[in-house]
Amino acid sequence: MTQIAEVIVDVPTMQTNTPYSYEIPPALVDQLQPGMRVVVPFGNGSRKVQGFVWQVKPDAKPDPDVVLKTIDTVMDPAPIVNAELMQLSDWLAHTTYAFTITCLQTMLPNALKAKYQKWVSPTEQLAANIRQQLFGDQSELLWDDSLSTDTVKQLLALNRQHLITVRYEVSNQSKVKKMMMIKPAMTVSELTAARSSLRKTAVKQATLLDYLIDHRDTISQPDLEHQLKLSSSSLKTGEANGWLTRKAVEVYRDPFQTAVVKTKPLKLNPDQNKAVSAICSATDHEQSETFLLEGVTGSGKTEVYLQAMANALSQGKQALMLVPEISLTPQIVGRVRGRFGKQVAVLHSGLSSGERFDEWRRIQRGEAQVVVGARSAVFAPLTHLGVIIVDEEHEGSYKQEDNPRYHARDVALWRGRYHHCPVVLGSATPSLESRARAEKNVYTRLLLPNRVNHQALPQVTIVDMTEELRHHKESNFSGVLLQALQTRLERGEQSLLMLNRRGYSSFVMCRDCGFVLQCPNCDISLTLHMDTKTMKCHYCGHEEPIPHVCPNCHGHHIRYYGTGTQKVEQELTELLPTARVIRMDVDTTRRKGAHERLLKRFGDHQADILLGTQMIAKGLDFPDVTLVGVLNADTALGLPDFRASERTFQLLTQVSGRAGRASKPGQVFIQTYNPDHYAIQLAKTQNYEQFFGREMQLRHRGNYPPYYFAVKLTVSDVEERKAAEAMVKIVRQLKTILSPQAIILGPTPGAIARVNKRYYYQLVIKYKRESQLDSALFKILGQAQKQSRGGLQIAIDRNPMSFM
DNA sequence: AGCACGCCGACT
DNA sequence: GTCGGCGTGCTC
Repeated sequence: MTQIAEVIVDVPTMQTNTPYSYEIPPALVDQLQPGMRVVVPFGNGSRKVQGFVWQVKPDAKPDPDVVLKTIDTVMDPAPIVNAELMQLSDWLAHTTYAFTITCLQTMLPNALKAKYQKWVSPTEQLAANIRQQLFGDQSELLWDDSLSTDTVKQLLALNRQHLITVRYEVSNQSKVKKMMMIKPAMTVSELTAARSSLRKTAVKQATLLDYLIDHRDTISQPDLEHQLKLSSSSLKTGEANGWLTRKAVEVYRDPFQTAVVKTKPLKLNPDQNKAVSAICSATDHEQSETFLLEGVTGSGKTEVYLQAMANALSQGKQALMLVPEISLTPQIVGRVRGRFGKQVAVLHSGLSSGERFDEWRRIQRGEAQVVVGARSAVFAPLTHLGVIIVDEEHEGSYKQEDNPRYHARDVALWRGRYHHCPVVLGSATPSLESRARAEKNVYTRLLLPNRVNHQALPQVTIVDMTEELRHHKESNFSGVLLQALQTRLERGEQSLLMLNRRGYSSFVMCRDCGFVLQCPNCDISLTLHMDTKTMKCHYCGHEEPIPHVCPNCHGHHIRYYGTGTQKVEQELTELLPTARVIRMDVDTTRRKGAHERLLKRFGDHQADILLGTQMIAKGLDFPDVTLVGVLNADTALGLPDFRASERTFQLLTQVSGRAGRASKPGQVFIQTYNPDHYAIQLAKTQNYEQFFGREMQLRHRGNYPPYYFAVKLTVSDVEERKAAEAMVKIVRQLKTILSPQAIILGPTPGAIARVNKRYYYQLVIKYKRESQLDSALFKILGQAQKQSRGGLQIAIDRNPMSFM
């Protein structure tokens, strides 16, 4: 009996965002399963695209109107997307307004994305001279972007005349790493005989034979070459002579560079104990309960995670732990690996695509029982989840900023429900959304109020910089902070200095006419980068030399303003010439592994001061750091965003926790121009509860989340008028379906009106219940697709992290 | 997305 | 008269 396969094709458009039916060729009947990738013909030409089998069903009653095409080939021997993840991709597509195909691809490692190639070959009828000109001696020509427009024109014409044929190739990007394994193929006596019949000059072969005589087990070719200082040719000779066999074996790329020390579970304090047993009980009873684990820095949250995970493993289940990308330092991974060893797979952006693919395959094959990773690790194909941990659940990096715009925490909760397992959201400063749900008993609140060693919280001093400015010359360092740094230097202790970069950068301005160098593509000032001696745009990457003469008035009084980490570093070396400083920012951590190397150097006491941006606030645990300085606490406060206070409070609380984690007491200085702001005052005492109460009042008054839901809609176009017009139309359309209770903010031009030559307009809808909103937004997306040829782009972000 | 079809301006 | 420019519509 013939079968039909419903296939989601790799054509990310609104119109094709639906399964297409294909006939299953006889050879594949009863072989093909949902979740396998296939190659299918799609469209007018004979173009081939990749697709995912969505459903297999018997050919019930064929619709005479549509003639089905037949599936070309299968790309996988077994499904690469399991039933759970298929369901999840469907849910994701609906909740994030994304295409199903985009969701499927997001869940898989990049190595599994299709690679498309178009090949042309001559027919018999093609004139010999043209054939020679186009193809030379080759039988096929790759048709890609590298061809000249003239050649493309010529090919198109020839194709119309059927003088050439086009072949579409769909292939895997994935590469399975293979390694040659060497094994002796002769007995010792045979090898000894071969050894004695060698010519005297065959030194290399003699060493090889000696080795084979002494070592009878398998060894990898690179290892052997290294050990015996041989080249591969000697081994090939050995193979030809029948001394040994070489066999290519599939191996995993190993992303772990360092070995870890095995650790044992630590003794828990009563609070930790309570938390662990609550989570374990949910795992044991297969309850999809959500826990909000609230614990100040140093209260031992990680140990709670580890023991909850160990319990899941002991039940024959698996554990997934998400951590924010930025804190995915060897410190955290090391602790998990120290406890669970080889069962751990790691997924984060620092891996190469091959390493990522290999870790993913280990999980897929059930060879890893524990997965630690950043945002996208939430899609790890674990099949028997016993517990899911979301560490630092308030972190903004859990939200993906492009399609599908999902929040890893939401996906984690969905998977928890699917697997009937607990989800643990951990934080010292929970997001207001989560804390509010705990208040309503949607989540179970678990508290770790004490630091494990009963250390006192660091002593926090707020430094009023307006006051400082009056007494001293303009500087990034207040007198008290400088004094404290000096003391640490004398005592041989370490300090962390954080520069809050959000909404802040250094730029150049002409002192005579006030001219500020702008990006030609974006409406934003260029940022000064001393290391490359250039001015860069942080939005589009535009780069140009630093001007010495004002381009506007041709004056010579060009001056640097603002504070970049480089400038602070410079001032620091002038003020404290003996201090050894490590600077950590986007510039110094761009190269792979640079982040880890810098932290290791600091951990090894090769520096006194670690100066950095937000990235130093999280997950660091250096016992000799006794001073933390925040140079500019309030740059984020000035931003017109409802989460500005929350972010500031979280950041300050977190960075303060970095001081004095061991036996030595810590001290924190927060420099600010808003010393009385509640976010800063409450961060000083680490009073999360009071902050929560205060902030919730403000959110309630302003009709902000978590009291209201929000959707952000962004429209962009190279022509400002088109973007504005499209937005006006959208607003009109939305107003007809929205209830009077919904609140529309905007439309407003984007915070940076123009980015990369495109103009942005945006709109935020705040609402409580709008039954028609979803369908209206999908309709808007569909309409926008038609205009997308004109360059119009539209993005819909449900539950945006910011309104900017 | 990418391919074909279809309708208008500048060439042999 | 055609060649080829790109605006439109569709893809099982």
